[in-house]
Amino acid sequence: MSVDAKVSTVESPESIVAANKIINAVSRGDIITIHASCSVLYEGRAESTIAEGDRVVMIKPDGTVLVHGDEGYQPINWQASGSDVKAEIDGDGNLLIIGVDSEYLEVNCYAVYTVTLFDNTDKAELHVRGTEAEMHERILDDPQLVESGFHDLEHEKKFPFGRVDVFGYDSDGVPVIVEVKRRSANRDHVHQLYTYLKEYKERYSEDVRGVLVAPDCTDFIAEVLNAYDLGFVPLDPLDS
Amino acid sequence: MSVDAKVSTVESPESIVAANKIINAVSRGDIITIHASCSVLYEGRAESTIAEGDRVVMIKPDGTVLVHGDEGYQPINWQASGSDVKAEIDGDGNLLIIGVDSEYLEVNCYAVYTVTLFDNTDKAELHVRGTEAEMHERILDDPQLVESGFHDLEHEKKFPFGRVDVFGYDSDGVPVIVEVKRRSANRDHVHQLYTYLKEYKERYSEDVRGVLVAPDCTDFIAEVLNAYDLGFVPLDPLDS
DNA sequence: AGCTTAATATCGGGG
DNA sequence: CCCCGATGTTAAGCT
Repeated sequence: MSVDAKVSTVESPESIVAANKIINAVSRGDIITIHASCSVLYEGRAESTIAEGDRVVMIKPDGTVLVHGDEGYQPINWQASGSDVKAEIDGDGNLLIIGVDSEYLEVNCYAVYTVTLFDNTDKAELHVRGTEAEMHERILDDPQLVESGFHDLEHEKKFPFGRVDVFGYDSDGVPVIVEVKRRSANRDHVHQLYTYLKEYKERYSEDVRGVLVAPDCTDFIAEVLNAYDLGFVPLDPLDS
Repeated sequence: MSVDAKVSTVESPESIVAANKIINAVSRGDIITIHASCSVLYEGRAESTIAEGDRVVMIKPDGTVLVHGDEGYQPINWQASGSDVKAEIDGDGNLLIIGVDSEYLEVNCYAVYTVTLFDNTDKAELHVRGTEAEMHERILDDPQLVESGFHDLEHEKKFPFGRVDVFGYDSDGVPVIVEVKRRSANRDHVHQLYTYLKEYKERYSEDVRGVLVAPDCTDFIAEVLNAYDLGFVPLDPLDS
């Protein structure tokens, strides 16, 4: 394999070889992937330890360090981007991977199975559809989605009590506060909308209606909405 | 390298070789790490696409699929645990990694640089210190942390208006609602506590005090707390 | 720098 | 299964 290939892997390297490879790769800005048996120590906003086990360690050029186990979306431990990543050999001859910032992460490798260096290029941008921002846009483009006659919309209108997703007036000229959620409506959402209405009425001594827009809501939440005299409009984030 | 080693890596495999290795490794329950140039399609709660780029793909035995770029804690795309992971060859001879559950994730690999199979064992448990649960325990062990004379504590006491972190009585026998946060106090926390007090007074026609426990709070939040006549007790999640 | 809000949030616990 | 709340939440946008 040529020296300047995109990816180079060493299997079962000596600690000192692994450390040198990592140090060089960090300075080059590679993504580094390490398969190892390691324990992990974290000290920062909280503290954590985990004893030895087989894990995958990933070091990114922005200083992110991830330690992944065999389960779940979340890493067991991590260091946020911006950290200074070092590789050392400790007194027992083990490879230490250390990420230092305002917090401290130490990965103590008792056995290194592989070290892979990835001279990657990624210029592509992620495009996501079905966000709450997109739901806002759709309502602003077509106010009838909320209700017939809804007009004079304002987006992210600031009030002393908070920022309202969409503010406007119904066909009778009554102000309407619209709260948009991309997930199923829950009690917090209802509470947030109710609080807005209450504060609005207190401050402006004017009647106002509230509408919650979300993909769906349970029967229980529907009752709560009803009890508070709030409207609900189903809107699927992905319909368009 | 022996056949039953913990880790086996192939560099620049043909698509069909990569697919077969992945299929076998999935059935064995390995952690699979793939370095590749790929595009990604996601369809589920939202939809997303990202064009070709160099990324690290990780497949876990619980059905988690992660696609990591060169920046940040978060994967570019992922599939939650529980998905059915398949590897196929498409019409162009590219390796497709597909995770199917209620959602759909497709990783289209235009070039596969490495495939690493990790027959891992990890029996260790993560121990975390400095959580909110730990702060609760410390208060229950030593009520004086909140204030002198605080007594008859109840943990996670349920009320019609919500679950109170710690409920008890002050030295004068007045009920006290304690809300605990492991992060700096903010307006939401104050609002939550204030709402509890209000509901409590309305329902039980009895005076009640509120104390917010958090590592710190800004001057602004201190003013808000003061305006609502709420107490504040600084408590560092990591002091003990 | 601080604050606010969204996120394909994830994850765990309780009813 | 739904609901609720914590997370070392992370991340983006705005003041």
